[in-house]
Amino acid sequence: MNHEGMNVREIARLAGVSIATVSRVYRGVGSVSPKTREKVQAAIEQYGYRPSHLGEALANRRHGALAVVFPGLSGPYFAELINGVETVAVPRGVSVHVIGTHLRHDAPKELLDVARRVDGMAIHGGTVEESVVDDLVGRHLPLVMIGPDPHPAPVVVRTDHEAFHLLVRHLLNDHGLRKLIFIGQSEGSPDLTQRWEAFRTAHEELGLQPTEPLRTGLEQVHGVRAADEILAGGYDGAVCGNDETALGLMMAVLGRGRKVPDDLVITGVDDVPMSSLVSPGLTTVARPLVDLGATATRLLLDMINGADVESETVLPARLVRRASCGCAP
Amino acid sequence: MNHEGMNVREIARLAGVSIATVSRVYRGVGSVSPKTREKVQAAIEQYGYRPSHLGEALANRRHGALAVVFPGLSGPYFAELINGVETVAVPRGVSVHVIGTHLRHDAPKELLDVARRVDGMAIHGGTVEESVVDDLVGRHLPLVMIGPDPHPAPVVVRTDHEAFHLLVRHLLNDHGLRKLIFIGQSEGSPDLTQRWEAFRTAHEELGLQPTEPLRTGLEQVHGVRAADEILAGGYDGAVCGNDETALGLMMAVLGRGRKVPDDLVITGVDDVPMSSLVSPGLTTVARPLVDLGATATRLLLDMINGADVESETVLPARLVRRASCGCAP
DNA sequence: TTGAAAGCGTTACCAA
DNA sequence: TTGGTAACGCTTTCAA
Repeated sequence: MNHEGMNVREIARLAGVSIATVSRVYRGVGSVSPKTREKVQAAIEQYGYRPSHLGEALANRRHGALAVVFPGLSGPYFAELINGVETVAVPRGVSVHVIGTHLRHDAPKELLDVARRVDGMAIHGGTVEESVVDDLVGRHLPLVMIGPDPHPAPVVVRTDHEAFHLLVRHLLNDHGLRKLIFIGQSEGSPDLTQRWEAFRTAHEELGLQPTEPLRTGLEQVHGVRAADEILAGGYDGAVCGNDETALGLMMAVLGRGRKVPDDLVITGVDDVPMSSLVSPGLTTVARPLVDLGATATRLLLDMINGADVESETVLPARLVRRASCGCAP
Repeated sequence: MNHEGMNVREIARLAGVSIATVSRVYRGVGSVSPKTREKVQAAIEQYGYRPSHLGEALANRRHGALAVVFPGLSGPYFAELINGVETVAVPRGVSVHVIGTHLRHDAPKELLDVARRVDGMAIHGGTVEESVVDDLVGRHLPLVMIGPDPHPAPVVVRTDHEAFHLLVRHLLNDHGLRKLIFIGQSEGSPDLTQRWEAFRTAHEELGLQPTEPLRTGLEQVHGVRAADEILAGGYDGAVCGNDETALGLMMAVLGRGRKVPDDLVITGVDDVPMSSLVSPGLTTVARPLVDLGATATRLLLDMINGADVESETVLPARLVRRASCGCAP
């Protein structure tokens, strides 16, 4: 049963109809007499015919695909975003290219190449150079940024910043902490820059001087690696740029026989599934990651269909107090 | 500067040549006089022309894309595999669809749909039903399985099983542990089934009766969730199906104020980056994940190019002894 | 060295 | 209700 070479013409010949009729039957549009329809259906099923995506796409001048661009692909944060993207894209028959720029040697060039294969792109904030975004916009490729970004991107979806500010105030006011350290690389990451700004502002509002941040990546390993420096620094709290770093740090702190929150308060951002399960539970800012991915995709598909969309969409975020900040478990 | 509608014909007209010449110049093949080449280059650059991937693909009858199918996308395990895939695919100008079947409502149908858009697929063991693999093979779609799989798949890449057997023997013989528990769901995962078999065999070789396994998923959260049951069970060692589960378990055990390896020995499989960084270091079986992804992709591209390839490729794995099993750190 | 023209596998328009 | 045929944007062969 080699059905490799089956195409409309072949099926049309076998069913004794024209290719136009085969196309109509397959896609269920136009009018076809029941008898003809049945004949064609039979041939389609017998040979397992499926139209070539290539021909289809060329005729429609639409790839039926979009790209989602992230810095890396590791960890629950991206997994949840992708989850959100797929919940929207898959039911609509749109396939998704997931791109991690950290793996790419020449990301700009490769992104431009990917751009030729998709109808639109959702780009995570802080992943690509401004010139690349400009080029893409110049080509009229529908574009949505996930998270804040300094680029002149037409459409942005992000979460509310306020909850993070509340978190820092909670640590300073309610727990009376006075030597907090911010953990995360803000250079090149607008998301992290926002958080660092909130960290700074919360301190200044109380007339306090924030400590220099610890610049590091945002994966679990970076939290683990930061442990010794933080424990040696005499801090009373580590405000991590995301949950993964926080969880890595917590693991390393516990592994050294120290207590959380007694020896060190630890907080994160995102509220990934692990955060509510560990002991102590991780105090964090819950962000609707799945919704973030889904919303970005929905907007992107709307743009592709020629609709005008909001230039900024803000999703809510909220402070989640658990035991790692000293609140009762 | 709306360069949206630029196509070969347009460039050809602007450069005063035929579309064949534009194609030749763009791809650097055939013979073109320096003067003509220059003229065409200028037009290409001025308008930022890039050939439509759709036309190109249809003419070549090749998508220039492949799909990699995993159960889920979360965690370093898949990130490393994808990394390996991309190191091979990207330099060859082949783009990659990363598919996580766990997110799909109707995975078989969607996979068949993806199959229309790619030149070949690399499928992780234990992700799709036999009938889907059969269908794909019937369509003559080049296919490589990553990891062992019961399906009659033509080509498989996997890692050596022996090291895991050594690991269990090491715990039983060298550390004298007698109440080990295997953690991981072997149903539906050939990889895990292999490991459970090795666990069982290692016990039987010493005349020991293995404990019933704890059937659970393979992400960090599953390890965290398993902690209470394992600590309550009076086991002296937890042999986890992979590092992520082991790390989750370790985190939870430490979070409850217990010691590793004193109160519980913990081991994993894979040797993801975290495993060498945590304290205590995680004893595990190092598997060349990046190489696994790269090799699968290389074989897949060879198949796509019509080459005959080995039906089974086995990459080495080795026991890595760290502190979590009781070996000196 | 160059160009005209024939595919590649669809969809969609227009007649019949 | 049907079929012929012209796109869609490219590559490639064959002549010139």
